[in-house]
Amino acid sequence: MSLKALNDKFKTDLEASAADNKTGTAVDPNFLQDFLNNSRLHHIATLGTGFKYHINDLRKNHDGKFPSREELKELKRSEVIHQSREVVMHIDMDCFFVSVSLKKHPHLRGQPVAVTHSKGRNDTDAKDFHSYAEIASCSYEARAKGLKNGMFVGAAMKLCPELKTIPYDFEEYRQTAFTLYDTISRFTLDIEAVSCDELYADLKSLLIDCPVDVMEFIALLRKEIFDKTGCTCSVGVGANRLQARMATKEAKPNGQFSLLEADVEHYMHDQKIRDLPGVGPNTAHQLTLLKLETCGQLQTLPLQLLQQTFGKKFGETLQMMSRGVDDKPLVFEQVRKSVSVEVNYGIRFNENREVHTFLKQVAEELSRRLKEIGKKGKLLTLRIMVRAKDASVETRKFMGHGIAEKVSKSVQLLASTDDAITIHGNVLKLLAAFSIPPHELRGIGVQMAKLDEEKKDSKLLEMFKKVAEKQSANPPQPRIKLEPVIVKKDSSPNKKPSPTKKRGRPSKTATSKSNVVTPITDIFAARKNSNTNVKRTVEMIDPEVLAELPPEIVDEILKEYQMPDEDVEEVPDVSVDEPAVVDESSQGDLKTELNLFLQQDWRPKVGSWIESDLGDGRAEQLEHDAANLVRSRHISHLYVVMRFLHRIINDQDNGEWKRAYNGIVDSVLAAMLETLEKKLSVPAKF
DNA sequence: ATCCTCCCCTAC
DNA sequence: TAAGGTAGGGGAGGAT
Repeated sequence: MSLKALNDKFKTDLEASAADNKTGTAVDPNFLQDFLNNSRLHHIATLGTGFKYHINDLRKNHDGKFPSREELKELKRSEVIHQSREVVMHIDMDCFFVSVSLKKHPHLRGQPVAVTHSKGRNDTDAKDFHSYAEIASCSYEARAKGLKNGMFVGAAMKLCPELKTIPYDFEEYRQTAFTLYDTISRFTLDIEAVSCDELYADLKSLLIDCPVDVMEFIALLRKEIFDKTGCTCSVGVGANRLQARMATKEAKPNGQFSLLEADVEHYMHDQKIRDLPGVGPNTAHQLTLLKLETCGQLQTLPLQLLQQTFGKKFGETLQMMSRGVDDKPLVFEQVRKSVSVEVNYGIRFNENREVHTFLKQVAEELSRRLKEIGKKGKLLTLRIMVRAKDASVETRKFMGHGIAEKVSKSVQLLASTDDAITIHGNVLKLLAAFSIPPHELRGIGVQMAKLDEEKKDSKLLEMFKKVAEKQSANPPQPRIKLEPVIVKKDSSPNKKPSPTKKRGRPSKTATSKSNVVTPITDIFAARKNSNTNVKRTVEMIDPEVLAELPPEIVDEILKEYQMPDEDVEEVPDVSVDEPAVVDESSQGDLKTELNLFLQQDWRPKVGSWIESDLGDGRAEQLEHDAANLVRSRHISHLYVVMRFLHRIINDQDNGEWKRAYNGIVDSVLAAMLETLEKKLSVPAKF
């Protein structure tokens, strides 16, 4: 490379990094949190799931009382006998974000209003104002001019130059939604939350308890909701969720409507197929190709024809819906099936290093969310968006993903995890499999599925089960050739210590510097989609025999079970072009805790601890730190520490410390299983 | 048949 | 500038 070329390169690098600091791309260390804080879709989604699980909680902790049902005694009795009839109610707040925001901007009531990040055209002429900010929600006055949610502000201004914009107020949406749910749950908990502003309720049991006129009850409920939230809602009633939902459309805005059983067929006949729930832009397009527009047309169409175009299940659903039939029951107890973090905005990278750093944050965020709901997962999926071949590098929408291709790849982990480093490492590996130049990335998402069942099985038992499955499913696999990283065999503190007392004094070289191997930076344990070869260090008691035993016995056996001790640890071969899992920055987080082990003089200090009584939480400290050595992949340090502890505790012959050591071993093994997805041998318990 | 992976679609 | 997330249902096509 010529000097000039070098100079130029240096210059553009500088410019690039200067730009990075300014433009708020995903390179910015605060980008992820900043983005999530301001993303309406993120808030909509998380509030929605939040309320689903809020209902779970309320149902679980419910005392059987519904305080608001008292009011219902004032209402007139129903002429209809409801006992046998399904009555489903659908509540939908009217342009929720706008209604909530209008509470703080009352002077804008009655005008075309939109909630958006764009500041509107305060300092610009409506004509040349064009913004690619999206409209999250707009008032009915704005809708009258043809505005729709999701529309760009620029386009909206063309249709409606006098449009007023108001900013988001996410905290207030949350508060208001809580008030909404609180109000309803005083009447019933047979609720399926759809989102922060929309829900279904099964009124059957309420009506058995209080046989009142449904529409009168709903009028009362709507008034109460309005009084408490300051926002109006619309309510539909029907014999199933579909009918209730269709009825809500009739009710909007700020009204209520009951779709009577006798009218259903006739009513559905004239409905547009596009207006059925589950029919989106794509289905609508297919329908126009088939010259289908109304439910009436669907009602008589041969089912086969529909299924040809829309698939077996959806074809059937379409026809059923066109007749007003919907068998899907309301779901009161939600079960989480996946957790994900996705960012398809602001993704602009120059170097792999930046991608890795960003993915680390994404992994940490995912880990945080998993821990928040107390789940671990086994199926990890990376989803990315890549600039389409012919798409321009600059997108129309600022920092948008533009026209992009979506691809995904997943791995089945050997053990469920919620650990950020494990997630990060595997995600990097998945990404590397695509070999996409960093500057072509436009979106990144990571999803964890196959979440834990709430079983209380010990990790070890789960592992046995897994091996049993594997072995009965697959013939025994030939041992895969690996390039081992060798922990140099020395005269053997590590050699199978017998459970009895007699153990030779370990050689001092056990902890000498020359034996410290390069830190193991990468231990992936993934099967199938992963190229990494995994060596199973765990040799099992015949799992089929084990599976026959009663669980308590199995637990007993597992408690006593010791890992086969090995002098040499092998780790999978990691090809050079793959990213190191633990980069400098990811070690940084744990530095404080690891200090003890990384500083030169930890041995005398720990040695003196062990000579005195344990106390002051020193054992706990060691346990914690040792587990963190595993999590940060400081396996070689861990070895040094564990051997030292084992030797010196053995010498002291202090029962308390021996028990403490056993606890440390347990923690270390648990951390290994979780983080490395396998167990490496450590000096045995006492 | 039944599973799995990689999509696509929809809803808020 | 602008903040294009998230979860679930389901299908195609291949592996078992």
